[in-house]
Amino acid sequence: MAVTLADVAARAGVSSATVSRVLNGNYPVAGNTRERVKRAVEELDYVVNGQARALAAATSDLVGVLVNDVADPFFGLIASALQAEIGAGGAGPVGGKLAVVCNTGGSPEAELTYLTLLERQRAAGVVLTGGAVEDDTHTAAVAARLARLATSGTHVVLCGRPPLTLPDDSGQVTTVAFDNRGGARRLTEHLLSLGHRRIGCVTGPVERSTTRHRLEGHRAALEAHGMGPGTGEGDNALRLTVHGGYDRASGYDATLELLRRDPGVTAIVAANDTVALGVCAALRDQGRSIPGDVSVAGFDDLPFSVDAAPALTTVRIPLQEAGARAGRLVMGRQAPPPGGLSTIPTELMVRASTAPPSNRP
Amino acid sequence: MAVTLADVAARAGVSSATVSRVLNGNYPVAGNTRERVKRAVEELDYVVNGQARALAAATSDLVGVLVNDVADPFFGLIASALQAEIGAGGAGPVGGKLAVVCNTGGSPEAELTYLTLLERQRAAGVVLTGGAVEDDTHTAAVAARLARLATSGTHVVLCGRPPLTLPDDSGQVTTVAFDNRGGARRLTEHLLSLGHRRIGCVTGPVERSTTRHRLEGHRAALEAHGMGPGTGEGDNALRLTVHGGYDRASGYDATLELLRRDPGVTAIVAANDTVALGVCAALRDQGRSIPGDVSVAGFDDLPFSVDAAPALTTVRIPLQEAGARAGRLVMGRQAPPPGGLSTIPTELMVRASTAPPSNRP
DNA sequence: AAGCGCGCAGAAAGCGCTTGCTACACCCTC
DNA sequence: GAGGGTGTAGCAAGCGCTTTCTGCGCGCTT
Repeated sequence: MAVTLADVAARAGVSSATVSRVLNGNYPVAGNTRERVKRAVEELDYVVNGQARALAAATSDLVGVLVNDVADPFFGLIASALQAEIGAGGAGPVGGKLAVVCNTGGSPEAELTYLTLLERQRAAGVVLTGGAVEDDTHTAAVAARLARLATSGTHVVLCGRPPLTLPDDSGQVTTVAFDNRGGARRLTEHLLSLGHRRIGCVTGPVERSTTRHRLEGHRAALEAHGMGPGTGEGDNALRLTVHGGYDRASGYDATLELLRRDPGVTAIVAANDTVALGVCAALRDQGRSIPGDVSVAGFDDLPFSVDAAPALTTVRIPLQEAGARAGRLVMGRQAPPPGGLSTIPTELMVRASTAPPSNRP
Repeated sequence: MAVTLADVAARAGVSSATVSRVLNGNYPVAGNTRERVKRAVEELDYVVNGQARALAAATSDLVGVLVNDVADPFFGLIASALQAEIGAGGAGPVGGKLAVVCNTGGSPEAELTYLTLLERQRAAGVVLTGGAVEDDTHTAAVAARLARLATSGTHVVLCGRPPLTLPDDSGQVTTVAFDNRGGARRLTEHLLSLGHRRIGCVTGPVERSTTRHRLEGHRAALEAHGMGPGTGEGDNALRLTVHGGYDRASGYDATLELLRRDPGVTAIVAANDTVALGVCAALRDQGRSIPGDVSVAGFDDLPFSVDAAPALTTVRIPLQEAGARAGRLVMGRQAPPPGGLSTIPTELMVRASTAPPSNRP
């Protein structure tokens, strides 16, 4: 049915070995032979069979990218930058790899399933993005899978995920981490320095590493201001932590809950920008002005944050930079950092959604 | 190196054919033999080689999804729904396909390159999403590529793209189209019925089909209101069309240009929601209130639109529904609609960013 | 003039899997 | 008891490519 190497070879009057060599350019072929082959390829509209090539050469054109949610610009931005780095136009012999984007929906099972699928395809590389679910069983299962992938030559990169130490002798995984803790800390410090003391925290799902890190940063800032656990204000802050999902609706609901627990909150830090939008919506619906009555802050600095009303104070994570770096690492185009870990700094972006608390009771 | 079928066969004391049959479950194997094989698979942590399987069985686990920009939620939403439909957990023998998301950046060359790459991989299906670049040469090139794919058994689906008739006898491509024209028309009618007459139009790149369709809908509404070309108001409307990209910055710049051309515009329809955010920002920066001074409308109804300030009036496209349908079609799980074309209706969402024009001069 | 190296092309052995066909029991049936 | 199903398992031939190794013809050295 389809045109094969042999067809091209027959047409050019050479052996299939020669055609293969012309196509791959990795072996000397006489000028006029090469021309003849090229012409035959053109005339027959020949396209190599990637699977056969992969099988014979033990290579792969695929790079897996696991994300929690493609529809979330957080992952979209990473994926986009990553893909630009590994994709067509790349330096590879065949002109780049294809990104297989796998939407796990945050489900540990889906994560493992996709890792198996990628192992089947003998992917050239695998990038896991976004926070990990912190469950020992699951972490171990993922580590085992990654160890096997790494051992069999697949480049494994974690992007925005806590580093993972693999069992003993297996290959390396390299990590591009985000400074979530530092960013969260600076954000809360910003609020504290504005004079806020009753700060609500609408954070992500308990089991996610990202949630934990951001929360740790938040608490570290409080503690540094003498608001650690045991102090009155500190214990109040603990009460003002509500867990939810990384979506707008969670932000909305959590805010209502927060206002119920303490109608006097003057500031709310959200799990991310999307959640912050939900927070803002809930506050508005409750008749509170932002930042007049309550200051609100997000996280990630997604593109829409600057257009929110008011523009969101947030913590910028250079996601494209992170995605690009992950892409270079997974392609082996960039040497892994010492220790296999590089951390992407985060930056506080102060905008209009935060202000000093009003002096009403 | 890696564990192969033969290794498993040896361990289970059977032939590799039997192992293959157990794995695929497509041939009777005696109960205890099956058990033995399964145990051997477990013990050796065997994972089939997808490439070898694909080569031997002439099948593929890959479905290509071409998008203009993964980071844009418009495409993210489609991709996400599509992936849920084709992905792990699906009904296929091996449990679903992998989505290869290809970011074309709107570049025709990248589009062709990716199609070649997908043809190489003998993808089981290909979905092209988003507006097409309307250039005869390019359209013909794409049509030729798709014809070859379709002929060789790859399911080809267009989602949010104008239908394409392939040369003569080749396979079918099925299309899931959006009613951009109708949506745009209803949107402009909404503005007209509010009393607006000087309506600016910040639209997308000239060469894109989506741009053309939305513009046609816009103009049809004007014409139906006696504001066709030749009439004073109609010609003014033509002057008030500015082309730009589908990004926020374009919306910002185009708005400034629009205000220069006619400082008295009372409403602006944007190419999409993202552009609308830029429009809003520019208006605010110019001291115009929304919708007090100028009404603004978007398109697509992306999730953030409801959180914009003010909440955007827009045209909702059920992107997830579209993506899911495209997914089912590309998997062959749903019969193609008669004529190979199904159209997704769009819905006008009236929110706070549009209001009657103020009666100032 | 004999010997060598070199540049290029082909033969053929896989890569790891699927699958059509054959083979062998074993149990019926007449 | 011989012929014929039936139910399982194996053999072996590919799938379309890459790559090692062999081979051939030439021009060059000694």
